[in-house]
Amino acid sequence: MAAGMPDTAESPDKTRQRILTAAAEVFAETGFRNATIRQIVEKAGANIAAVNYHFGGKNQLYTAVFEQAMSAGFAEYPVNLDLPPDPTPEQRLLAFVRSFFLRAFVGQGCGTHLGRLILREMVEPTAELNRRITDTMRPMAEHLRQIVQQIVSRPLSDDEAFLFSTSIISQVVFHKHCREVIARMFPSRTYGRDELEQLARHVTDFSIAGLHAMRSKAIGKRAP
Amino acid sequence: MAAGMPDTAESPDKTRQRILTAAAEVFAETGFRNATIRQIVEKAGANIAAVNYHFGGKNQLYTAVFEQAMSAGFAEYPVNLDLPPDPTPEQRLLAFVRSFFLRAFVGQGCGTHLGRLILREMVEPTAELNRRITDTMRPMAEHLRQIVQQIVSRPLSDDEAFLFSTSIISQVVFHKHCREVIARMFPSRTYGRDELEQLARHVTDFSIAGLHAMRSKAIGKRAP
Amino acid sequence: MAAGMPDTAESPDKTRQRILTAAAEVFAETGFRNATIRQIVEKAGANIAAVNYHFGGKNQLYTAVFEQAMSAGFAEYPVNLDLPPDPTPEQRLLAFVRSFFLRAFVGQGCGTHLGRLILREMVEPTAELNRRITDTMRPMAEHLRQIVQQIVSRPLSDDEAFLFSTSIISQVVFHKHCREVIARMFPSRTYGRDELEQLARHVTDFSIAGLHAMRSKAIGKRAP
Amino acid sequence: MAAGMPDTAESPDKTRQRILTAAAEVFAETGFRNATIRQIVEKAGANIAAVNYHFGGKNQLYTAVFEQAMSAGFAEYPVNLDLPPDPTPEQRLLAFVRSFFLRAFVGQGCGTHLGRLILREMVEPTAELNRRITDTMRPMAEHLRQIVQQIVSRPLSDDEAFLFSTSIISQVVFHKHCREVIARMFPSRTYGRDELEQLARHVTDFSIAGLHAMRSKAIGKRAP
DNA sequence: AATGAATGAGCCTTCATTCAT
DNA sequence: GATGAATGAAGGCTCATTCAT
Repeated sequence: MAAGMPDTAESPDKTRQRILTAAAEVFAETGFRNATIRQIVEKAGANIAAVNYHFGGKNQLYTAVFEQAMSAGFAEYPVNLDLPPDPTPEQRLLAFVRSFFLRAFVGQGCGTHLGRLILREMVEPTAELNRRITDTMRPMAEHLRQIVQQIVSRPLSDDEAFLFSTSIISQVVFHKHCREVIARMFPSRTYGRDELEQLARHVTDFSIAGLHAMRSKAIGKRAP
Repeated sequence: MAAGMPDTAESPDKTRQRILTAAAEVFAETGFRNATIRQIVEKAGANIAAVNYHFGGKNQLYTAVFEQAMSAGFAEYPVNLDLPPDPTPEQRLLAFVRSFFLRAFVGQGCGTHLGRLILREMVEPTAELNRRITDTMRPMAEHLRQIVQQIVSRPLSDDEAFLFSTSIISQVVFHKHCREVIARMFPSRTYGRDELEQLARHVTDFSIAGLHAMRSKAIGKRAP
Repeated sequence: MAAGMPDTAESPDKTRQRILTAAAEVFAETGFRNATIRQIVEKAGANIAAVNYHFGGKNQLYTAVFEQAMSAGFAEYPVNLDLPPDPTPEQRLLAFVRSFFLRAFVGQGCGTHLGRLILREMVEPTAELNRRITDTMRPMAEHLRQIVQQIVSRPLSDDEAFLFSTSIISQVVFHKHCREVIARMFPSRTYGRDELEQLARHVTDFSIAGLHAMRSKAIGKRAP
Repeated sequence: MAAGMPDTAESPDKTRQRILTAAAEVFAETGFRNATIRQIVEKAGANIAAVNYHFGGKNQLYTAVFEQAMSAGFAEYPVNLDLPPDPTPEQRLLAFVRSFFLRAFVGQGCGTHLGRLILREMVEPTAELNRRITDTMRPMAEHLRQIVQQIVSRPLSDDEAFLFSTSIISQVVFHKHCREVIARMFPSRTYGRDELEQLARHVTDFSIAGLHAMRSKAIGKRAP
């Protein structure tokens, strides 16, 4: 800000941001443990000591990456994406499913990284996972439960809510989780825009049919 | 406890087998990369060189663990578990789903490890993943496709087979993949025997409803 | 000697150079395979990771040592050492032989290491040997062949050039190659400066006599 | 020897001998340090513990190999090979040189191994080298000195004897020592029977010319 | 604010040797 | 007499981190 600033004025906090961007890609691609600091700073065009300087270490860098990816992902594709006013429950479910797919697969940015980062957390949880559950997953689960309840047109027990919600959400996250297997078994699947729309449509239809069948069928409490 | 007393009575099983057992646990728990040979042999009560002697290295040990877990898991819970003669398609689907759940969640042994090992492979593929796809996943996918086709009562396009099969299989693997999240969000879920039966029943019913709804609804080919 | 006192005064030379120097000694003394990185860095007063940091690994360190020894050795004692302008062929041969002896035996530095390093390469070749043949031995062989041709005063067949050149060069390298045997059988031989001059004189005279005798005696082509 | 001997009667000490033969090849080919016991016993078709059982360890096996190769090599090609009665000094020199070449290069057996084993000892001496000097090299050096003295037709000082003898012997051993370099620079050199005869002839002629030139030229004593 | 040099712990692997059969 | 199993030391290398500038 000073008048006599050196010619580094163009990169005030650029190094920090470049590292953050590079780290998001590398962590998403190769995981926390496999990723090396050298790999990240090389991609960011920074010095090897910069990570420790700016973030304090590999762990803290990971946390920073996660938080940025989280906030950016949901900003672009909210759960009520493209919903008309006074939507039907079925429309709300489609929006939920569709926004999830788009967030996870469209573009090269934070959203697609986020899915993979969370997947990594599921396999090898760190302190981040607990934060994401509180911040994001619980609200989403509650949101989905209400949609389901509207579709089934009756109050649901916790058991039923769990079963119905997981039946739906599982069909979405599957494509992210089993990415590597699908790529090998069905190489023609590229998850382009059209394919994602088809996928969202199918998951919604399939699930609505399942839910309707459950309308009159109460599922008993499990033994404690 | 006496000094100089051989402990052979306590370790009748061969070193090779002890290493294999210990390795299955460690690999499932911490993954291939994170697991160290020292950790494994310590748990197995063997010397660090024993792994290279018996298996040739960390990689080959991993392969051996995988194969044992694979064969043991499917030996105990085959895909046609408890099927009556001349089963209906719905019965076959239930057997498929139910055996999957039991294989993945019952007991402390190979089957439960197997699920986590495969999950690890999905997040961080090694050469094993390709083998398991060829050996196991492709046959299972074909098996499931035939069941689905019987239920829908008409031939399916590749697109339809993919969508229907993934809608079903996703509901099963979800509980393994999102294990850590479910444990935190729904701690009462313990995946005991009763719960697994309920789960298998639900997934089958939900899916059959979804499939029946798709009976008359052809899904168009995707644009290339 | 005081605790906490930095010893930078004692090690003004950079770590990289200290490692290079120590490595030359260790490699010359014990050979590439036998030498350990730990041994080298201990001698250099450096950390074990410094070798990988500065050179990339044991192999590359070896290459660096070789190249430094090579260039330093020939810089100090070029093949035309102390030659007058318009030298006679006999003078050129003496310079060739004499410079070889001096390079290989005088001082404690690079030149003396170089001879032993090359000897090691002959017994247990690595990728370096091929490089040294291309870089150094082929040019020297060609140089010697021209001297020999001038002395014999007639063009030489490849066979003759091979025989005459090896008869000369062998008398020089012998003292390096059989160093350990000579030290045991003739302990008074110390290869001091005077002795090296005498040796160079003798080898040159002996060889010139041999070459002169070959002037008129063509050696037939070998059967293929 | 007993009547009731088991059916291993066919291999009374065969294992020991097979190991010895295999070890000679492996040691000559890859050197003492590089050679592994596994490599040797594999080649010999024996168990890995057999070396320690029969010889007591890798070191003792090496000694045993050396002694066998030594005695066998000189039995086949003695220094007076093919000499007529009352030979001239020149004939004796040719026999000396020629037998050396044949011993070192003809056949696949002990003699060719021996040369390489000794070369290894020169680069990295063990206790074996001292034994070979006493047993073999000193007698040969004395033998050569007498031949040289006859050719020069006058008594020689120790200095002269050393210079003349090394000038001759160096031309022979060179082809063994620099084997790897010659194979790369002159791949057409295969050291077949004809080539060895030509080589022996050349070295003898070249050396006799050198010696004759030294007839009248006394070499002064070196300063102590 | 930022960097290149340097560190030390830890990993997988190899190898000669020993042990129990 | 001979063997397969098991051992422990050591080697090269990688990596996150720290230090002095």
